[in-house]
Amino acid sequence: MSATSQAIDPRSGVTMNYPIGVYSAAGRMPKSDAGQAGFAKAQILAALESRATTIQAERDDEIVAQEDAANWCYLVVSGCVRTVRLMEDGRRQVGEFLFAGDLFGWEALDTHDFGAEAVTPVTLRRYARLDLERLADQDRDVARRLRELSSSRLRSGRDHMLLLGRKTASERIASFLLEMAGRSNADTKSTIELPMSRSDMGDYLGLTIETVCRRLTRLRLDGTIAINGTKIAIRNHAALGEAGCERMVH
Amino acid sequence: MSATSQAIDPRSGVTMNYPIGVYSAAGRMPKSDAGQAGFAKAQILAALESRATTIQAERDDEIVAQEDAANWCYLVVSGCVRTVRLMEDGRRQVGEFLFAGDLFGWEALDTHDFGAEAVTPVTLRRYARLDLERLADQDRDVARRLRELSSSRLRSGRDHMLLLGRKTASERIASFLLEMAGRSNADTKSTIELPMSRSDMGDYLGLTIETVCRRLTRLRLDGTIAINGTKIAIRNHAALGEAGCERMVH
DNA sequence: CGGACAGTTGAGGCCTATCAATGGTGGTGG
DNA sequence: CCACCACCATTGATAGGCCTCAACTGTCCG
Repeated sequence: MSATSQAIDPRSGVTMNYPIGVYSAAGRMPKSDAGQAGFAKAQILAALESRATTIQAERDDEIVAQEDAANWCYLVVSGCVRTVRLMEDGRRQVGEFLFAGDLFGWEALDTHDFGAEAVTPVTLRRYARLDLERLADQDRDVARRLRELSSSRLRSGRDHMLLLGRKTASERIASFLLEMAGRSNADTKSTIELPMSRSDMGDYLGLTIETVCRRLTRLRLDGTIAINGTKIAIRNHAALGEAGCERMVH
Repeated sequence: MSATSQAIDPRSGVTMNYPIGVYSAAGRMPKSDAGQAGFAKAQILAALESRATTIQAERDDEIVAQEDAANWCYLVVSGCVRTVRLMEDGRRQVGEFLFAGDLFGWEALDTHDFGAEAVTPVTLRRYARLDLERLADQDRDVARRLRELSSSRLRSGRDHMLLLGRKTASERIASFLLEMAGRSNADTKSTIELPMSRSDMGDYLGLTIETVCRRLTRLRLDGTIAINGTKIAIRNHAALGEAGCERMVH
C-alpha cells in the first residue's frame, strides 16, 4: 500500500487511508479516470477542494450507513460504489452503481436514505454538504448543475423502475449490460468491466444470483457476449438491444 | 359544467377548459385541497402566477406526452394524475400518482421522460419551465426548495425501487395502501380515496390487475380493510404495517 | 494442501401471470 | 323507463418463470 495515514471514521467505523499531503493544496483536483460527464460533475466542486478530504475504502467497506446524518457528500475518484437499501429480513435492493466521476450523498435531506458500500477498493473525495449548499446559494451555475444532476438521477430512476416493474429476467440482464456499456469509456464500449458480484447484480436487477448466472450463460452460449473474469465482451450489440427492449442509441 | 372557454392544446390535442377570469389576477393562488406540503410547493410558484394558465383535463386525457419538448411544468390543483412509461409492446409502468399540491414536469431536461395522464378530471396550473428556471436563478429560496423537492422525489423513487425489486405482491399492496393513507389528509388517514383503477395500481406496483384484486380481497376477508367503491377503510393499521414491511411511523 | 467463497448448473416448487368466465355498474338509446 | 352494451372488478383454473434448495466447480490464499 502506498504512503497513507490510517484512521477510523468515528461515524461508521470504516477504516480510511488518507494520502499524506497529496490533495491538500487548494485547487488541486484529484486525478480521475472519469469520462467527460464525470469531469463536469467534478467541476461543480472545484471551489470546495480546499476543504475536502480524500478517503479510501476497501472492498465491502461501508462508506455511508443508512440513516446516517447527512453531513457529507462524496465524489468517486476511482473504483466502484453501490448504494443499498436493506429490509429487516435481509432482502436488499441496490439502488445504483457509482463509478469514477459520480457524485452521491448531495441529495440527502437530514439523513441518508441509503447505505453506500465499496464494490472495489475505492478512492473518494469527501465534501461537507453544508459547504455545497452554501456554494449553490452563492453560485447559480452550481445550483443549475445540481438541478441537472437531480434531473438525470430522476430519469435513470424511472428507467430502472420500468426495468424492475415490467421487464423479464432476460430483458433486465440485457438492459444492464447495455447500461454498463454506455457508462464505460467510449473506446471500450464492447468490452466492459463488471467489478460487482452476481449478488450485487441480482440485488440491482431484482433477481437472484442463480437467475443472473443462467441468463448470462445463455447469452454466452448464444454468442451474444463473451465472459472472461470480470470482463464481458459484447459480440452482438443489436441482439442485446432487442433483448433489452431498448431504443437503439446510435 | 361551470363557465369555461374550451380550447385544444396544439401540442397534445387535449381538450382544455380555461375558467374565465378566475385565476388571471396576479398573486391569486388557485384554491387547493392539498395539505401543508402541497401549499409549500405551491408557494414556490407564487411569483409566476401572473404568467400561468389554468388547465382542465378529463379522465384519461393525456396532459404530457412522453418525448414532448419540456416547455411546461404543472401543479395539480385538484384531481389525480399518473405518470406513465410505455414499452413498445404495451407494457406500462406508472411512475407515480400526483394529487392536489403536487408539482411535475419541472425536473425535465430537454424533453419529458414520461407521459402524464388524468386519472380523474383534473384542474392544473401550468407554468413555463424557463420562467421557473429564471426564478430559481434569481431567488435562492426557490432554488433551495427545488433541491428539497428533488431530494424527496429521489427518496420516494428509491422506496419504490425496493418495492418493485424485492417485495412480494402482498407487501406491495400493503405498502401502497399505507403510502396513500400517508398522503391523504390527516383527519381521514383511515378512510382513503383510491381514484385509480386496478390496472393503474397494477402498473404502479409491477403486478397484474388480477393479483391486485386477489390481494385486496384477501385483506378484506381478513378484516384488515373494508372496500366501498373507490373508498377503502383501514381497519387494522398495524397488520398493514407488518404486511408491508414498513417501519411504523407514529 | 485445504478451506473459504464466488460462480455455475440441476431439480423441484411456489408465486404470480395468463387465460377464461362471471358479476356489477354506469351510460346510452330505443 | 328499461334493455343493452361497454367496461371494470372479481373469481377460478392452469401454466410458466423465477426462486429455492442443493451439489459441484474453480479460484484465491493461508
